[in-house]
Amino acid sequence: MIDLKVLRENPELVRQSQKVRGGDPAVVDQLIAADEIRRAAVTEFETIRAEQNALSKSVGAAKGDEKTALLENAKELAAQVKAADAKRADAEEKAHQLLLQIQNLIDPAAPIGGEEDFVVLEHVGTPRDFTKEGFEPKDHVDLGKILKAIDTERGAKVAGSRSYYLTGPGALLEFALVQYAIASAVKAGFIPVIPPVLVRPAAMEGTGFLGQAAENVYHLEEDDVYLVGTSEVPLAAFHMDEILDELPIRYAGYSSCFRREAGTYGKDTRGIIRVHQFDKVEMFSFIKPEDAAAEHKRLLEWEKDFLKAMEIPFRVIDVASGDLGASAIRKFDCEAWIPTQNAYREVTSTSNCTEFQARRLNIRYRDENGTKPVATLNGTLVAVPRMIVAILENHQNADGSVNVPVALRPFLGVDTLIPA
RNA sequence: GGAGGAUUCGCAUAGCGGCCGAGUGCGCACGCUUGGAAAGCGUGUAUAGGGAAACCUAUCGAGGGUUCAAAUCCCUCAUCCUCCGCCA
Repeated sequence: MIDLKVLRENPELVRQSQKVRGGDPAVVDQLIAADEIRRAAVTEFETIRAEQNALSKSVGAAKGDEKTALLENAKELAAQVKAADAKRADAEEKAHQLLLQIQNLIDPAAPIGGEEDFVVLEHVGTPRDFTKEGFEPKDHVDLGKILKAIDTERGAKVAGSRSYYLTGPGALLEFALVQYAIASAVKAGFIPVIPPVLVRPAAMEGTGFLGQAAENVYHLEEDDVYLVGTSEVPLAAFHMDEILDELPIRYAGYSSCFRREAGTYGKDTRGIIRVHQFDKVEMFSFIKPEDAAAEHKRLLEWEKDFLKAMEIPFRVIDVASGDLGASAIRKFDCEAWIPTQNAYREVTSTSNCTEFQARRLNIRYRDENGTKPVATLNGTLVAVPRMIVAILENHQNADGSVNVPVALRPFLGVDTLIPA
């Protein structure tokens, strides 16, 4: 949630932000009105309440007839307090609901527009020219079959569409990617974490995944718990309701991620680009708000380092305002070159959420002037299936074998994956 | 799944329905003391909301209820601990 003070002092800023994000600017004015009603209701309640507290005290001290008389008054007041309290609770709830609908204030540096209006920041590496090399590249599904690394047919048989098995070299590739990711994260100062993937509603709500994104979240009705779509959820909620003493804190969470992928029928139906379950190493930072922008750059650098180590050509895009999640003020995506699609596809993503998530989750830090909400940022280090796609397709040879990136060799134990 | 016990200010604890936003010890901060330190002594030490401010209001795991008045009584829930059963 945003800072109410900003809203009171500069409503136009919030209106503009809502507009470029594709949100509803009218909510801003509804909230301003609701907030005024709220404050009036609070004052009214507190005034009567103070009166009641004072009267109650005198009742305790009084005796006999005097007490009986005071009790009459007190009863009357008690009823008024109850009514005023109900009014206050109602006003607060209404204002809060509106507040939750306001997205984070857009970073003025972010490009304005929809999904197609991203700005390419840079290209790293050069896609291979397979024509020049004299063969037609196979897609990751075919390569996965040849190598006996990916089995989507049995995945569908057992678990339905968008499911898969990683077998043999595919499974080993995952372990190698994860180990390399965790090792480099630890070296960079991250604390490795294996978080729960089943979380209670408060964690899901606090991280903002029960809003517009709710349809993509698996919910286990019987136990009222959610399967997380990213370890961002348990990592952010880790410090819920806490005051942090030392910043920054950086975690690298390794977890399975679950996504319903509702509303993506017909999109990426082949292979393992878009699946219901995958494993991912996610970076998550708690940091002072004034350092958030610099941290965002650092997270991006770590993402780039990983892709460079995988020897994959990619580009970095600055995602446009209308395509940001509600809590991000700015988002950078790294898109890997996928030869058989002749396109760059998102493999990692990093968002600066400033204090937006921390306000909801009540995560603060202390400085000379008291406690303040921290800034939170997240970034993908490696999302396993998409990275496997990129590695197989970019490093394939004419015979269907695949060269293993040098960085992964110590973890995988071989230099080349050979067709079985 | 069953049976008990617990949850109070960073930690440990005290707490009779009104004198309890809450005592004590430890810790922490500042001051005195000292050549310096320790000890000792003194002072202070939660969070949030409203208000220009004085100040007021709320919070004793959470939510309801009883009452003029709840940390204290009642109900529901959550979490932790112990024991029994089952189990990777």
